[in-house]
Amino acid sequence: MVSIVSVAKAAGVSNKTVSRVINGEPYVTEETRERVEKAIRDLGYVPNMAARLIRSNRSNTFGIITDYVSTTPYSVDIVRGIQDWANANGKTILIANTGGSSEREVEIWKMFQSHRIDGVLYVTMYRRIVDPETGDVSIPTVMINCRQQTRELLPSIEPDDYQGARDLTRYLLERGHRRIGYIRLNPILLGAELRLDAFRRTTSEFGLTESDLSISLGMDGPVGAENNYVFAAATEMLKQDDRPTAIMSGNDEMAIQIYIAAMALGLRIPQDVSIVGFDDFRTVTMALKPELTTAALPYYDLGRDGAKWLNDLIGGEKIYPGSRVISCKLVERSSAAFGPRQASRSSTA
Amino acid sequence: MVSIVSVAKAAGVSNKTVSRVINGEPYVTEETRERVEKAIRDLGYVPNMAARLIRSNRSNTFGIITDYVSTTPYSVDIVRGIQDWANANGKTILIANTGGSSEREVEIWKMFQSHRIDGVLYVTMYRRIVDPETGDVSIPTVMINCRQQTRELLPSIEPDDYQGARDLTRYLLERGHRRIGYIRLNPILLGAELRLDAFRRTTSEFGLTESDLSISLGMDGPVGAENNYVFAAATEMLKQDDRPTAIMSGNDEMAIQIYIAAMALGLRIPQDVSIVGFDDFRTVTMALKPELTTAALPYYDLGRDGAKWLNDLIGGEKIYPGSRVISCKLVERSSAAFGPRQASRSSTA
DNA sequence: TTGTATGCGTTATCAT
DNA sequence: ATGATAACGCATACAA
Repeated sequence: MVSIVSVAKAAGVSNKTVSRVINGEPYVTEETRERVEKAIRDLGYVPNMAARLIRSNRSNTFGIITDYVSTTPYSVDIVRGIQDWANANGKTILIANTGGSSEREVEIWKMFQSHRIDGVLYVTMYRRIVDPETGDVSIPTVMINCRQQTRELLPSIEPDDYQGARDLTRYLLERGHRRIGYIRLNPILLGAELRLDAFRRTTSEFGLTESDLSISLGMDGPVGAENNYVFAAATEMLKQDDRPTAIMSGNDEMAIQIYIAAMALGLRIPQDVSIVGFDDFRTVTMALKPELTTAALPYYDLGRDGAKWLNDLIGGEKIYPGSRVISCKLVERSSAAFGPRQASRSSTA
Repeated sequence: MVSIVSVAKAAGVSNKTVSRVINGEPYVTEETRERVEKAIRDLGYVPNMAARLIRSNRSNTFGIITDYVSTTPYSVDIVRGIQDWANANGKTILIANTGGSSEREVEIWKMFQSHRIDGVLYVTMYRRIVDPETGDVSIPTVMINCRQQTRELLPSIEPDDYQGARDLTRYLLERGHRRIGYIRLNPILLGAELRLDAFRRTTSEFGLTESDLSISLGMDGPVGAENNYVFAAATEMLKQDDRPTAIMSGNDEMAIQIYIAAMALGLRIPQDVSIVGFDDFRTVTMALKPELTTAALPYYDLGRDGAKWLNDLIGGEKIYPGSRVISCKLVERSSAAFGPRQASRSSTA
């Protein structure tokens, strides 16, 4: 491999001068600079990061550690957000996944340490509570889409499920719906409770009572092998005489089954039932006809902001508190319409 | 940071002996080995990869370079396959994505080279033809889910779309279907032609003629912003008097719209129409009711085998030819039933 | 403006 | 079986 010395020889200068050119330091004549640059090109020289790191003790590398439950493919946008930020800021990304094994997780932390990683982004594919098994290594870390039980040891950045569900509920309410169904997400997901809670509170603020609501469990059981009650629950819900005029789905995927249930009963969407989802999993939201109104999980932003935050942390900034939340944007498409009685309140927030 | 020398001092041996222990080399007494290991634990020593690389010139690192069109979230399983293999074999993974920019791609190759990466896995999220913009760097490379136009310069490993579509077609044929519809994938995807081709040939082998087939374009246009004709095409197809008794969908996502179209026309699945997909994108295949029979794209295997192959390549093996293909497994669920006239041939392959 | 010497943490070589 | 020492490619301090 061609090193800095060979370049120096070829250009007829010392290695230090080559170093200066590479790092854009001052005090190099334009002429020598050009000679060195030519030598670099001619020899195809590329600096050796490892050698650089060994001196400067700064790897300019972030590690990503994920659990990769293969069933949530869409949250890879988190990783994309991280990578884009890294790319724009000259950082390198090392990636590893635990596959759920905590032994492997310990190994990964060790591996990261042996690469002298500057910081770690700990990301989960589902929003959940976790306690990183760092072994005894300590590296600046930001948690993305998750947080610790023992609160705020590590900074975390998460989507605002509550706000997203609240906006969605208001959206329905403002369109005059007064009987609303809700099909619940798997309770083991952190978002489940938050979303349901937002639904309950918001409907109640608008004066709806428990009897105006129709709430069913859509799924439960372990992630990746859950029991699926969505179709049955939706069918049940929509068969009632005083059926809801709108249904909120725990997420977009579950909305597929609600669509099918509604259609099987001869109901039109959105004329007879309005349906809204959650996540903005575009593969689903765009495939459904009519396209699904939903709240977008800010995955990309989570990744990008997380990387930025980690960088600040590494830089020694301590300004931030322990936990941050990013809002979910309501994406209006055409699966929800005005309810049977026209809006009794103002129509837009 | 604690180095090999401090460990050596603590254990009262030379640095070389510590090195021997770390690397599991022979010629160390059990006793000294234990003493060294204790020192390592006590001091929390972790080897510095950068320093190791600088001597041995082996980074034990693979780079993954992807285009990350955010619309195909499921092919991340390729990356998972790579990572799992890497994890099991002590390799580290560096990851970067081009975002479609070829300038960035050149930078990435440079970056990889400066990290003295052992090999590169070039993966695309859609199966397609690409020519890697390596600049002038040359590192052992395996292409995954794609291949070059200028054929076989680089080894490649791809899913067998043809075989998958052939199996699916046979499956329908063997169940007695003699009028079959096909809704085509976006023609710019490499799989599109292959799948359609398999469909055409296989039906023809079974004696069907062009008039028994009903073929429509489902989508076209650029990836991520395509025109979507699926719903309309399916509706059109199923409204005919001599409508097909089975429809093959270009992929699973498109099947959602076919389901909805069928149900809107009051058709039951699979009693009135059988439907099969392609990809086994589980978010969709499991959400659809009845669950979708499909052919599984072997993403995980693609990644794992690709990594293994790359490793062989790096090890100097030249045994393999330029291109490999991995078969797509038919996943039988409940969206396809026997056609109107019972099977005229044997019922299982 | 440029060069020399030294050190980083590891492995390799050659002794012992 | 173990150790002393060089060497890897680069940056840093300091000298010229």
